[in-house]
Amino acid sequence: MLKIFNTLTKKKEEFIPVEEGKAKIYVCGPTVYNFFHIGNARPFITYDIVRKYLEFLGYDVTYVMNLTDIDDKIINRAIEEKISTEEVAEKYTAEFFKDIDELRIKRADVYPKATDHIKEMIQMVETLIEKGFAYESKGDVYFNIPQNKEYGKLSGKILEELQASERTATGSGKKNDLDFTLWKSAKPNEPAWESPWGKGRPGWHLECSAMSTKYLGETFDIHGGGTDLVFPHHENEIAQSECTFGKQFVNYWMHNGMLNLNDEKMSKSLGNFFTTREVLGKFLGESVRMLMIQKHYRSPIAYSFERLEEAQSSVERITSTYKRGLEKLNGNLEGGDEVFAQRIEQFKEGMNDDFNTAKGMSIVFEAVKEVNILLSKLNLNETEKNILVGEIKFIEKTDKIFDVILKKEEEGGGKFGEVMKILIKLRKKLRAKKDWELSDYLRDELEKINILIQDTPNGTKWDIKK
RNA sequence: GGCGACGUACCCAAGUGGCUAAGGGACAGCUCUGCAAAAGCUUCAUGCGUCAGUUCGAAUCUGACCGUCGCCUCCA
Repeated sequence: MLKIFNTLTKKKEEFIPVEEGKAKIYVCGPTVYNFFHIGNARPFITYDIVRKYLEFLGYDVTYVMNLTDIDDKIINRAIEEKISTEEVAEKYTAEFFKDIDELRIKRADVYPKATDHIKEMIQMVETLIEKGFAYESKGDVYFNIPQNKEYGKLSGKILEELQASERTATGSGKKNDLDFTLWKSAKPNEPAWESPWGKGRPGWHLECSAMSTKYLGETFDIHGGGTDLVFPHHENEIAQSECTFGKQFVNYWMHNGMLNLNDEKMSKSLGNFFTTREVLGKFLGESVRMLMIQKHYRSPIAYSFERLEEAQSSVERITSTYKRGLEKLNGNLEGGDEVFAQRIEQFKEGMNDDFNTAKGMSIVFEAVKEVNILLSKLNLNETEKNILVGEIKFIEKTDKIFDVILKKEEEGGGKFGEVMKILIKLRKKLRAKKDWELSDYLRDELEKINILIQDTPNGTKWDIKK
């Protein structure tokens, strides 16, 4: 039985989808105005694993992630780069996809863009005005928070206290300081769309409400994002959606912890960040995944190169074991069903507890250890072989969720591979003559260009290291 | 100030009332190896921030204290 910690109730609850056998997930995606940083990568990886685990459990998953392609940051960026907002969005959307591919994140079913859903957003605003939850003021439309009795239920905020801490309104047309913008009137030279209130653009929170409803329904299962989005972003989404449609918006709210650098949240405004692109220049996407998997998604993670190096070692360990295991079995994975089933049970016990990936991964490493022990034996009897098959199947199966085993084919094809074959043959001859000096020289020189040579009982292997 | 999360070995980290406190990484010794690498074995917390308390029994529950972080403003 899968349990999910629900921010709305602050409890772990059994997951019961709206429609049996189906899971509908919406995750807050990037604002495509720049490269995203490694802290932003956390929710992408977290919910990628949530999604893959639900698929593993047999759910038919619909996964939607928005792309915010119009807001202040994009407008500013367009001015900086002297190109249009569309060009900014297009450019950084392409970069976004490059990075998430490197991170082995499965593509969402839909990546709706805010600018493609202006009509839906305007409709919501009209409904909110009709129902008395919103009002227009000088071309802007605001959500009237005191009209929404349930406001604050997600973040646990109390209206009066929020009002007390709110700074003085800056001469806007708001009735209450806390009211947030649904529709923003256009300033000169800004991108704008026609609306019943004049030219303007949607407020930030609105797109998520409009687009999630369009693709997943008025009530859907899981909405994910970082804890820093709980208030006000998700609180406002709930307010808009529930006031518009008059029903529960989302059943399970999931929030991932922050990635910290030097004990502070990594964020663009603080300037203490590494872009994912930079990190991927030095480390494998699989290592970034490993780093995040080895900690529960709701806890903060302290980011450092040292931690990533550790994660990379873990990735190499599991990859090497898996490959050697397959080789030992000549790729023949017949049998091993009991061992496999046992491991899957242990694994599910961990993962069903609010996606405890750290626990799940520790079971995978128990299997890795078992495989290594078997591999260090010269001959395996039938029982041992059966265990080996079961463990390898288990590692392979869970890797469909974690995706940390290196799958990149060695660039062994073509002329390069042939040259490597010749070099290895040459080294074999040198070693046969016990010419250690030259054979070591060959190995050292290759290592300098990141080609690793390993002599194993089954012959010499080579690999390209990142 | 209000709300919330957390503090487990050298580092990271799971465990939330009861078997020897998972797992990963680093270090050291040994085995294997021409040497490396990889792998195996061994070693690595009588103790889980501190102090009280509840209990037959607590890392796990309660209280106080100390420390760290997040949200309350754009933010993943």
